[in-house]
Amino acid sequence: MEINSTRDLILDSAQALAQSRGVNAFSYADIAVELGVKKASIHYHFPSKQDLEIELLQRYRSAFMEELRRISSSGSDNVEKLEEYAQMYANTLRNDRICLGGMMASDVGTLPEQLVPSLVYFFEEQVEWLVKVMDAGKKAGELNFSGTAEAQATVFLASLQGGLLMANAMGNEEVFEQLRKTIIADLR
Amino acid sequence: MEINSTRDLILDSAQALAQSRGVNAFSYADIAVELGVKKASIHYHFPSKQDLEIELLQRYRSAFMEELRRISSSGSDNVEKLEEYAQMYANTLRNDRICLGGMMASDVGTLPEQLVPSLVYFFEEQVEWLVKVMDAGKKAGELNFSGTAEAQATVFLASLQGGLLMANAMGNEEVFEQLRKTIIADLR
DNA sequence: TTGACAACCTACCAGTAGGTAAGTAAGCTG
DNA sequence: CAGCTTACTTACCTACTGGTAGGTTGTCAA
Repeated sequence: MEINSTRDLILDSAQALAQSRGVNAFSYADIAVELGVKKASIHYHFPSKQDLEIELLQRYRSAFMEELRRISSSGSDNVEKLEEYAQMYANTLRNDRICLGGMMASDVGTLPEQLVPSLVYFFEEQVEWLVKVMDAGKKAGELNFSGTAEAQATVFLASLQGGLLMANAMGNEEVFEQLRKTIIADLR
Repeated sequence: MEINSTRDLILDSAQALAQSRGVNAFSYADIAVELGVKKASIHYHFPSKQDLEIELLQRYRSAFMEELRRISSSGSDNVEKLEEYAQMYANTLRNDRICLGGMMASDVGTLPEQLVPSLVYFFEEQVEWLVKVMDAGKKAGELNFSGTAEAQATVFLASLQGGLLMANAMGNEEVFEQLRKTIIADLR
């Protein structure tokens, strides 16, 4: 189990392509060329593209959750936690990518059915985490918002997803930076 | 120039497919089958798929702007105008579609270069319109927000785009309804 | 009535998509 | 060292992609 096994390299390459071009806009041939292996080798690790797509989301989801746990257990206050969360999205944008969850959401009509529950759960996990931070922040007097934390968390997540999409399409990082500052300022 | 010319039917079909599946996930063959014509007929009206994509966005953009002008000249106050704007997105979702602008934004890496400026302008137009409504609403005492109207307009638009994406992927209209109410309540 | 044109059609094409069958080379295991 | 497994390869397949050449049909103006 090497750290840079072909299997992992395939996932890395596929993820980069999926996040920058879309799930339906890359092929096994694209990955094969990038890695200098043959298409059939990729089919060896991921018999069908659906298998690859499913594993792609699974890996993304667990890596994302690990980041959230890291932020949770950092000593930061709740405003800082939201800032760190939003910063993750900014980093994605800086690599000319959007969130894999957001990209798959836009392609959901063409994705394997088994993948959809995972995708739904991805968004639910995000909202759940944000709700915890927001409720704690409100209790601590660090945050101030009306309505439920769940409603605010959904809006927060949707803003980031939509902001990523727009800023990426417009080729304008500043659009996202402005959005990032605004949605946090609005919660104080 | 009939009202239901083949040319328009092609655009209608292509738009429905693009908004539900994605720009890279439909083919001339799909449209041909749906309309009961041959692929070559579609190439007659739109020689290349890029031509079709460009015209698709152009038409969407001008239809959208017409709606905005309609809302602008309705007697509604500025809160109602934002509600009507958000309602347009809700209607899209009810047809199992997302915004064509949002969909194209997610596929921007694979779209013809000539299309991108149009897409950028689409988002700018939306923000511009929202800024006007928000500034007027603030002046009239109907709306209350901190920061610039432009920042709030960007967040508002991004929320709707992201919310559409998420609610569609989750197959849960209620997610969007909650978001819709929240972002308007937050501006009062 | 004729000629031009619009709006289709049939019949192709090359390239690429995802996918498979069968083989090979290296390493591990008893 | 025999046998099995892992990680690939070569060589192929079918279906479908966007796209083109050239023909047919109906309409309409001169």
